[in-house]
Amino acid sequence: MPKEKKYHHGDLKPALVEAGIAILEEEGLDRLSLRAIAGRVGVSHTAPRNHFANLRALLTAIGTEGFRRHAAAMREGLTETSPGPERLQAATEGYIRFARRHPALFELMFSKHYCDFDDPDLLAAARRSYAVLEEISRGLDWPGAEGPDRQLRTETMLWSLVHGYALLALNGQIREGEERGRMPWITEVVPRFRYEEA
Amino acid sequence: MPKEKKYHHGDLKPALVEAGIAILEEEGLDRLSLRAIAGRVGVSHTAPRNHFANLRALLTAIGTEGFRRHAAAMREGLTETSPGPERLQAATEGYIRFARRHPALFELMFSKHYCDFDDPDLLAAARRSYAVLEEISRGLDWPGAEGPDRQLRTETMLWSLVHGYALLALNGQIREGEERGRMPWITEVVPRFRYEEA
DNA sequence: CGAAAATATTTACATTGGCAACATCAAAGC
DNA sequence: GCTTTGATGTTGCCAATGTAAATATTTTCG
Repeated sequence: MPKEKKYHHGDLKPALVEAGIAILEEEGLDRLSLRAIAGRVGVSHTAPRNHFANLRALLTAIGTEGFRRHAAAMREGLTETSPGPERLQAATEGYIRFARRHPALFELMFSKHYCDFDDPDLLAAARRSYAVLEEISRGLDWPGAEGPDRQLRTETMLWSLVHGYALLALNGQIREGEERGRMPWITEVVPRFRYEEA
Repeated sequence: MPKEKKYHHGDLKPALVEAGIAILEEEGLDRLSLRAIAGRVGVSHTAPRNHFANLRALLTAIGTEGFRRHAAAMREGLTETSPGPERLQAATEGYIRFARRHPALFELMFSKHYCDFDDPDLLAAARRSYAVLEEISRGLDWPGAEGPDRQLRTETMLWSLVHGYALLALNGQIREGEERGRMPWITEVVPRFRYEEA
């Protein structure tokens, strides 16, 4: 039986990140603690200290992995879609879908309360996630698409819109059950913006 | 001297809320604790229990007061402004201004991690805040202003946009110093939407 | 006045993150 | 092969936190 209990774990660092994400999925952000993560992996609560300076560093690593999956979720269905409105819809849907399916992880990712945005790895992962929005906002036409900072303004508009919707939905202000009734889903808002004739 | 130390505070409940807000302003959300709030008022850390069932209830009361001020900030400069684009700008500017000036309180208000949105008082205050956005979104013209759910969709768009921008700015993704440079301020985005000819 | 309710304190306890000292293992040198 | 050294993990401890129970003080009111 390969399930011997060894003194050394062997691959603790990524295991802690995985355990943290698992707790977020199963129990939520409130239940995420250093001791809970360590306990889930089967080590003492001080073992993570050999790989992460403190809890914040571990949470930042969890957030980094979150951004990787977040970017992947947005790119899902984006690769095979030809340029145009469908790409916009696919990416924004991916953004919201990720937030809905992994609410605790999403909340952790975007809160400086948990994540250290000065961390180079986190920053790189977050930028790669932002790059998707940047990409699809290219050529997007809307009332503010004019002037010198057009591209930047368009990115900001799109990011704010999607991010705001996701967070409001997460906090219960926009309930999932009501979204088709009282509250319109994001896909009924975003696609109103059209791309220019290329 | 009227500064006698009495056994009974006399008006502890609102004093706790004020103390909590003061800590948020001066020290931030991380330093907000039941004991810190009680200590600031000058009572033992169990005294709040006579007025609030637990910490969450106290934080909810703080959030409620936050929403009242939030609505007031949006209405600032709105009263004397005639209907039209200036109203849109005044309200959204108030939204962002409040978030920037009171970042910790704002974060607390919109996180279910701290506030209980089932609380009737909080809900009422939050709705009154939302009502301002609802009001100014009436008659707003934009690419999605068509179809049966037009008003609702417009509210959602505007709320998501402003709220998303505020949160991204708070988390450092949009830095205040750069806002006029790399990142456009919200007032350069929102006013692109025009009102219909009435 | 005196009882009851409201309000505040003291003491205790479980959880949490962090630290220091020690234990165990694995890999590198001799 | 043996030892030494560094990496990795554990135990015991501490301060801070929120909650609870028992007690003390003040106010209210019959």
